[in-house]
Amino acid sequence: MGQGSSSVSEEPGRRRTIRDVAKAAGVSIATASNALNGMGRTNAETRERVRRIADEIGFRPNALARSLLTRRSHSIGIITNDTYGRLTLPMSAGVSEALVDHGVSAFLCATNNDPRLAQLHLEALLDKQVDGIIFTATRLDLTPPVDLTRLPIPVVYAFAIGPETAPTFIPDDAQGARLAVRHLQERGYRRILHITGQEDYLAARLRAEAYRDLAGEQAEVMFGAWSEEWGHEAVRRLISSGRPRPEAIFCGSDEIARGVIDSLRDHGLKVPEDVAVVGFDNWQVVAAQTRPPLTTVDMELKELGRRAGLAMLDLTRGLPVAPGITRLPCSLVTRRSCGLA
Amino acid sequence: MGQGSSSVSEEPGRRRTIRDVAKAAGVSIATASNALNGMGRTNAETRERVRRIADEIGFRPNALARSLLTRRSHSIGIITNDTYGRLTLPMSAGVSEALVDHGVSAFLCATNNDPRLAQLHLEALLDKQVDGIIFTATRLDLTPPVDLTRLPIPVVYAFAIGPETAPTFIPDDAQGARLAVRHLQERGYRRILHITGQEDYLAARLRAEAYRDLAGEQAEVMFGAWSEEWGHEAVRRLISSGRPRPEAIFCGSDEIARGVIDSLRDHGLKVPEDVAVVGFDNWQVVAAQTRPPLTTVDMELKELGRRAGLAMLDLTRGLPVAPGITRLPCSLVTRRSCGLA
DNA sequence: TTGAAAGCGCTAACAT
DNA sequence: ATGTTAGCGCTTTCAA
Repeated sequence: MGQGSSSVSEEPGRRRTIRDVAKAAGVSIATASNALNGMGRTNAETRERVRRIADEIGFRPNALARSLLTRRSHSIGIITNDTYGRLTLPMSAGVSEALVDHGVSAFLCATNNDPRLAQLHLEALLDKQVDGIIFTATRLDLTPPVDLTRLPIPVVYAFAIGPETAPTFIPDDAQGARLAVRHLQERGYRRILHITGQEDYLAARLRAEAYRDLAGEQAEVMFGAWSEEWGHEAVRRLISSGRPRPEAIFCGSDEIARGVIDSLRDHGLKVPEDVAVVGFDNWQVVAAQTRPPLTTVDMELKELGRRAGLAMLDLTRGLPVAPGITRLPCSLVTRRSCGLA
Repeated sequence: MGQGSSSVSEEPGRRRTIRDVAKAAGVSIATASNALNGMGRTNAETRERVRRIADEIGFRPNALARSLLTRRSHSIGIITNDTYGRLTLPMSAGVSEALVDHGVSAFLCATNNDPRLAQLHLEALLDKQVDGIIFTATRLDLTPPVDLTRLPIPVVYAFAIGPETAPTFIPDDAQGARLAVRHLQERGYRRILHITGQEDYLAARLRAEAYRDLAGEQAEVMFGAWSEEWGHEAVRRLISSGRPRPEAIFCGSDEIARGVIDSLRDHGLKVPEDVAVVGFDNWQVVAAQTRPPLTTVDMELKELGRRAGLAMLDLTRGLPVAPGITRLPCSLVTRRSCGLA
C-alpha cells in the first residue's frame, strides 16, 4: 500500500526486475506480471499504476527468463556462406525488417563454407534455443556445409534451394530474364545474344532457358565466367568471328555487362545505338557506373529476405506455411543502355 | 543405481535436459552438472560415464537457463548503419571468428540510420541480455542513431569513432596513405597528385594529410565525391587545365581510381607507363577489374572485426581493455597499376 | 481481482 | 565425491 518506500533504487547497477516493480507498486509479482502482459485479468486502475511504475523505474523484462518458460527465444539464426556481403546483407536486412517489430532478433553466422565453422555456429544457435534458422547462400544450388534437415526447429531457405519439405524463397530467374528480353524486344531489338556465367550454376541455366524461349531461332548463349573479363573476351570472340553482330546483348550479370559495354566501346561500337545491353543484379557499384548506366534486372533481395522472415514468423507461431519453392518476381531497373526511357 | 531404465527416450520430441542425463547416469542433477562443467570435483570414473551418456542421448545444455544464472548470455549485438554490406559483412565475419570458439554469437542489427529502428533493435538486444554491443558504420565520423553511452554493458566501436572512454578500432588511414605514397615514391614517381572523396569525411582528411606530409611541395589534393564519376571529372579538369601532368595519382577510393584509370585511357594516357595509379579499399569487384588491375590499400576489415571481437571478449570477462582509439595497420595489395612488382 | 506457489533448466553453496 | 537445497527472473495454474 505505501508507495513512498524508495527502497527501489538500492543497488543502482542492478537491472530492475519484476520484483522491483511489484514491490514499488505494492502488489504481488503475479499481479505485476499480469498487469504488464495479461489482458483483462487485472483491475484497470492497478494495471495503469503498475505500468506507470514499471516505466518510471525503467523496468524491462528479462527475455531470457521469459524464454525459458515460454520456450520461445524470439531469436533466429541466419547461416550464410557469404563473407563478402553483396547478397547476404540486403537479405538479412529484409529479414530483420520483418522481425524486429515482433521483438525477434537474428544471429548472423558467416560460415565461409567451412563445415567445422558451420557446425560450431549451428550448435551455438541450438543451445541458445533459436526459434528457427534461415539458410542463405551465394548461389541457389549450394549444399549447406552442415546438415540442416534433422533439426528440431523450422528451417527456411532464402536464395538457396532446400529440401522439398522446407519453405524456400528464391528470385524468379526465368521471369527476370523474360523481363530483360521482352524489354529489348519491345524496343525493336531483334537479334539478341545472351552472354552469361558458368553453366553449372542453376541460375545461369534458368535464365538462359527463359531467354531461349523468347529469343527465337537466333538464340545463342555464351556461357563463361561470372566476371568482367569474360564480358570482354566474349565480345572479342564475337567480333573476330565475323558473324553479323547482334542488335542487343542480354548479360547474365552486371559484371559481365560491364565488360561487354567496355569492350564494345573499345571496338568502336556505341551502346545503345549500335548494340543495346541489359544486365542482371542491379549491383549499384557496377550498374550505375557503366557508360552508359546499365538497364538491369533487380532480384529484390531485401523483399526476398522479408518474405523469408515473415514465413519464419508464421512457422514459429505454429501457423501453416507452404513448403517448397516460392519464386519471387524480379524487377527491371531502366537506365540508359537500351535507349532512353 | 540401476542404469538400464531406458525411460530416457520418452517424449522423443522434447530436448534432453540435464535431468535426463542425471537419471540415465544414476546420479543427482548436481553431480551431472559438475561432471559436465566442473573440474576435479567429481570422480573421474563418474565423470566419464556422465559425459558418455550425455553424448549418447544427445544432451546439449540450454544456454538460456545457464545464462539466467550466470548473467552472461554469450551473445553480443552488432549495430550497423550499413545495409549494403561492403564494410559490415567482412567486419562481422571477423567479429564472429573471434567469438565463435568461445560460444559467443552475434546479433546483427541493420538500422539503416533510422533512430526508431535503432531504438527497437537496441531494446531487443538489452532485453536479451547481450553481454556487449559493437557499433560499426560506413564512415568513421558517424554519430550512432541511438545513444550508446549510458548502457549497462560495454560498447566497442569498430570502423566508427566512439567516446574517449570506449575502445575504438579503426583502420590507420594515415599509415595506409603513407603506404601508397611511399610505394609510388620508391618506384621513382615524383609528382604525385591525390584525388579523393568528400572533405567532410574524416578518413578523407586523414589520408590527405598523410599524403601532404610525404608528397612535398607539389602536393595537391582534389576533394570531390566518392564516385567513379568524380574520377573521370577530376582527370578531365586536370588535362584541360594544361598543367604538366602528374607522374602518379593516389586515389582516395577504388571507385575513384577506376574512374581515373578509365578517363586516363580515354585521353590516350597509359597506366602505369604514363601515369601510375594507386587506390584505396581493395574492393575486389572494382580493384581487380580495372585495366590494368589496381594496386590499392586494404583496410583489413576482417582483422579489424576480429580485434573488436577480442576486445569485447576481454571486456565481458572483466579484463581491462584500453579505452580510446586503436589504429590498425592497412596493407598494400600490389597489382599492376604502378608498374610490375 | 489478486496472491501463493510451482517450475522452466540450470549452477552453486552447503551439507553429507 | 555426491546429494540437497536454493534461486536466476519470469509466467501460469489454482485458491482465496
